[in-house]
Amino acid sequence: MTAPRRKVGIREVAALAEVASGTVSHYLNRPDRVSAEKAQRIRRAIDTLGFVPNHAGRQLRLGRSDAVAYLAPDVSNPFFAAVAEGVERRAAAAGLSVFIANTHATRDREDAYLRQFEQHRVRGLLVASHEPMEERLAHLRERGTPSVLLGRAAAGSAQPSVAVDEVMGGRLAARHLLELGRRRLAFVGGPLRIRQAGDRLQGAGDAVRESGAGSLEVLTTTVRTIAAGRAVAAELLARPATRRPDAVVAVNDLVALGLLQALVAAGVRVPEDVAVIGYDDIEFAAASLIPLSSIRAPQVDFGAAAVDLLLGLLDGTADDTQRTYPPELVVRASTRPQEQP
Amino acid sequence: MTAPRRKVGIREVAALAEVASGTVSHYLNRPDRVSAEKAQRIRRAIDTLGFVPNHAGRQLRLGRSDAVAYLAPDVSNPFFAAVAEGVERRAAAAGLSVFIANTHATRDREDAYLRQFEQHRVRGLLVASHEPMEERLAHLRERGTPSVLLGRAAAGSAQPSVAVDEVMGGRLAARHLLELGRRRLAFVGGPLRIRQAGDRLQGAGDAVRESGAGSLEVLTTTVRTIAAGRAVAAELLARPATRRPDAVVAVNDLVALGLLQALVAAGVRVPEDVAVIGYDDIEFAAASLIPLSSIRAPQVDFGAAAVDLLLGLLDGTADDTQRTYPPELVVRASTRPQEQP
DNA sequence: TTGAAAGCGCTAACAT
DNA sequence: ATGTTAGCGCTTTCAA
Repeated sequence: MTAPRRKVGIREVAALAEVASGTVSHYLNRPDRVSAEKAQRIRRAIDTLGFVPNHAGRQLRLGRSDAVAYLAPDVSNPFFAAVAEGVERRAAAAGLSVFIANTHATRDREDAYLRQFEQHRVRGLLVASHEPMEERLAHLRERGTPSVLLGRAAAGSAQPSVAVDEVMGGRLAARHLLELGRRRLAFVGGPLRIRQAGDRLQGAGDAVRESGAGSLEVLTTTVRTIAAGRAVAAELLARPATRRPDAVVAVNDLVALGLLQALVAAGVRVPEDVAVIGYDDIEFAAASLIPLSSIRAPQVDFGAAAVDLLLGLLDGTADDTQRTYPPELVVRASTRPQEQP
Repeated sequence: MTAPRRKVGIREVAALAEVASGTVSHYLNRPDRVSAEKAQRIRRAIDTLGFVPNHAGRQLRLGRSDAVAYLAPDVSNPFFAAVAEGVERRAAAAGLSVFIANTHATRDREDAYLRQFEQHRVRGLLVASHEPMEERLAHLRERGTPSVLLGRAAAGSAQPSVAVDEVMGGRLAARHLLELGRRRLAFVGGPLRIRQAGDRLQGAGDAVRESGAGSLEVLTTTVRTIAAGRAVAAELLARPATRRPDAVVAVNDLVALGLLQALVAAGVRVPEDVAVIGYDDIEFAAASLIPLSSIRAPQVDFGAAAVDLLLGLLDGTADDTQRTYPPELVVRASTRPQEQP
């Protein structure tokens, strides 16, 4: 079906246009340096031959690509999708293209992509991951590929990162619930060795401790999905109502939505019996029938910030290589103090 | 910060290992053809030099890449994300890598990516788009890059495609509502020139016509987002209750969820007053507090099917190049017949 | 402004 | 099993 691509290269174009191949290259890259007449001939030759520049040849000659890579655990998670958006927009503005890769939070796939992108000589990597990454990125850096860790602060100062202050996010969430008068708090999420989860729990714990009132129970999950939220709800529902928490900080919105659904389906009133707050403020949090309170990254566009940092790294103008932003609390019905009639 | 990559190539590795560069190449590509001893020396040289194969050189020599491209309007839409999943999985199994591109349903960005991927000499394109694409893809095909249109059937028989029968989906949805006894149906979505929307409406219309009972009102939107759903709900709420439809077919789940939220917030009972059904069966449809009925693609993994078709195209074994699958109805609470007490 | 020509790093065909 | 070598298509320096 498909016509085999007859190998037409710059030389063949040059032959047909009766110019030197170098002139065709000039026409492609700096058209202003080519006389109108030859440009015309070249244009025609390109059309008739169906010439398409071969990127590999170009890149080989240039020694570098014009692409950056974005590795995310799961692009179907709206949070990472939103970041991808920002990355693409900013990269495009800088004349770079973006390779997006889905790692499914698997070390193997991360490694495979890292290797591949290094071989592609991408200008840099933007990496969001739940796995330990700094060592691997350090190796790439030594060999010449810089990277920006996205979404969690790097531990070592050599690794640039753009992150939200997750501890503060956990604290904001728990403090909000305490201010509502709730005292039996629960944190739902895990596994806690994942920074994202561990830090958020840490913050929630801090808030409870600081308040000097209330308790914090921890219900761990192995994944952070809607289904995990439902499963924890089932545990909670198996208890007598008095032994349930009166407020829950979920590790993310997916877990919170699963929790919310299963609790409400069982007749638990939200927020009266149990207040629920999520994290990330994905679009579906606001769209729930009981809109979900959440913690969200600040207005800054994360993806864009990461690209900016990477560009700074590349041209040596990056000042602060570890950027951390404070998150914001978004209060909606799932934790709204009820009006007194 | 970043160590500049000293240009280490296969020849330098060869020199250090005291073998010929061809042997290093062999070691890289068919390790079995290299003696254990030299392999050992080569391995060591690679390590000490931090050698990373240059993909551009390889591809230039090979004349083809090992990648396919997936263009989607919006990867943050869970439907396209799910497709991406399948594409990646199947492509990986076939030893291909995948470039994912977000077009934001913009013709410009589509064009830019198409051009770029053609220059990259990808093996083929998997394209999901709301824009007219067949002409553009026909040009690429003539020049040697095959493609599979994803999600909507191609009009011309020359263009391979993997699609769901959207007309049937619309019909399934409307018929279901009619069987529930609803008579004042509304279709919400648009713009109708988009196949996805037009076909689904067509099917809904067919069902109403076939039933010989009931009416179908059309409420168009310019986009298909949660916000669009809320906006239509506002229109509906402005009417006296008796003039509202008693059942709604939404063009997708996002619109349905927006509709659902705004209606319920205003005290409309779902499904008693208005039954609502969406389309696509995204994860959040099932996770809603009133779980949303929907139409979903059949069990087949679309992404995988598209990759399979592309592979078939490439090796000439593709039999049927236009594959259309019948969708399935998923009934949940938003259209569930109420139990009679 | 244009032409000629030297490689960029790799693979594979061929020779040994 | 290993070495030698000719390009793949392009950009760019240098000369004219």
